[in-house]
Amino acid sequence: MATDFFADLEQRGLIHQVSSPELANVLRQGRMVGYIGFDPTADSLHVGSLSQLVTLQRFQRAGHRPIAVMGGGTGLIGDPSGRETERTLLSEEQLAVNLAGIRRQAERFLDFSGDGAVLVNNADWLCRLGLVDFLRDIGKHFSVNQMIVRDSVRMRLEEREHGISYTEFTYILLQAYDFLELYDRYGCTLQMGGSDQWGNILSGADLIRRLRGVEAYGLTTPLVTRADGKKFGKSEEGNVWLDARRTSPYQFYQFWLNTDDQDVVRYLGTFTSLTVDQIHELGRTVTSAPERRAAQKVLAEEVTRLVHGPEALGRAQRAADVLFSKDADYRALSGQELEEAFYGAPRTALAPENLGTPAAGLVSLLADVGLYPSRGRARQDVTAGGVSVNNVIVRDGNYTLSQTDLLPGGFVILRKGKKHYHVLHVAGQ
RNA sequence: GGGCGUGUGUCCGAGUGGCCAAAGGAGACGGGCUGUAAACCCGUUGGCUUAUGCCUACGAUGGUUCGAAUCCAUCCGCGCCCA
Repeated sequence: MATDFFADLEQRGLIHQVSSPELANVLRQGRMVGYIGFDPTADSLHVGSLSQLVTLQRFQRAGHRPIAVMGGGTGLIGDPSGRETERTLLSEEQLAVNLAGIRRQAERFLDFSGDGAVLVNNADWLCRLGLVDFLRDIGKHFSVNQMIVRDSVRMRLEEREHGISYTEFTYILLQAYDFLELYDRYGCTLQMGGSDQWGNILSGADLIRRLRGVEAYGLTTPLVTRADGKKFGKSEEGNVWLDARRTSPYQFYQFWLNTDDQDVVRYLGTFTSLTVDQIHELGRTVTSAPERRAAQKVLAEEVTRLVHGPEALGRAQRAADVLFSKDADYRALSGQELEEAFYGAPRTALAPENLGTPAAGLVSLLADVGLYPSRGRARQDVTAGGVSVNNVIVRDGNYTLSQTDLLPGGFVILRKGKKHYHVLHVAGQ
């Protein structure tokens, strides 16, 4: 079902800038090859990169050929865009680990079979470049006068404190060269990316035009923002990652479920495959019945399924159902569901022989485990009904944990207030 | 180098000899309300085996006093003015 890629993005409000109005027609005329670059700064992408991954997916579904470029070579340099300080350079070993992790994730979104999607590492060509050749063939086409006017460079030049190294200054040439190389290898004539990439993208398109006499295009999508001005992609625990080992599917689901009313419609357009009509429909429920959070639920469902698959989604939903129901009975959950639901919560091992002894006294444990800074505070809250064990409020300041407090999997869930959890795990259960 | 001023609990800030673990505010935490929201309301907020108890704390050290965050001396940090 080949859709009109450009029109689709436009309807969803996902087009920020386009290098030429011609692009819409070119895209309609036939199969195009386009790429997006990803920074291998960690062994997993986080939700900040998700919109780009989805963009590539839409591109492929619309009948085009997507290339995901891993910045293995540029990752050794670092993009100065949007950064105030010089990047710390990655080691080559770390880079290899990161690339492997990201590759696995990209495979969930794109079909690499046949002459479908392609995933390449720009280190393959960048690392082979000879400095003299590069300066003569590529460097000549870049005007330093133009480069220093760039926001990304200018800001760093004006700030005496941080400055910009020659290495980072050169970054833009390398990204332009990537585009050229992809054109030569795959006939790639479109580069997409976040709006912060606009300058880099245009430089590449220019280079292709000059050296190959071919029109290449650029398209940027708006940065994903939050209505409250905070940075998108952070939860209280920190970055929200696509890797289940870093952010459990349950936490991932919760992240999306907690989307602000003001953002949810936009996010549906950005991250899901729902049609514009379906999204409008959900948008109406946000105003008519905000408490149902129907839009948030669909968003969380769609994105979690996309990233973690239907089974993990099921577990996340089931855990959420139990955990947020009135008088939730944690005993109704399996060990694995508990594990995922409390994945990000700090955890402490408890020796089985301590159960029932003073070493398992609730007030002491609360302090020892770090949930409270002191026993005095812990006792205050316990007595005031602010602490629960396995979701049952315990007011007894002398309460001691015993065998009967263990949940499936040997877990005991301590909770302070509404949202501060600590998991005790008794080994061998 | 000289003069004046200042240094308080997580932060801001009151306190000028006992009634001071120290007003008030912010933040944080707990409770209520609620949509696993925002706003709002109430409570708590140095530590300890919860105690009419002990310990530690008002830049540091030493002193005056029955008693000091408060008075004195020296030192250290910070600010402003003069040179």
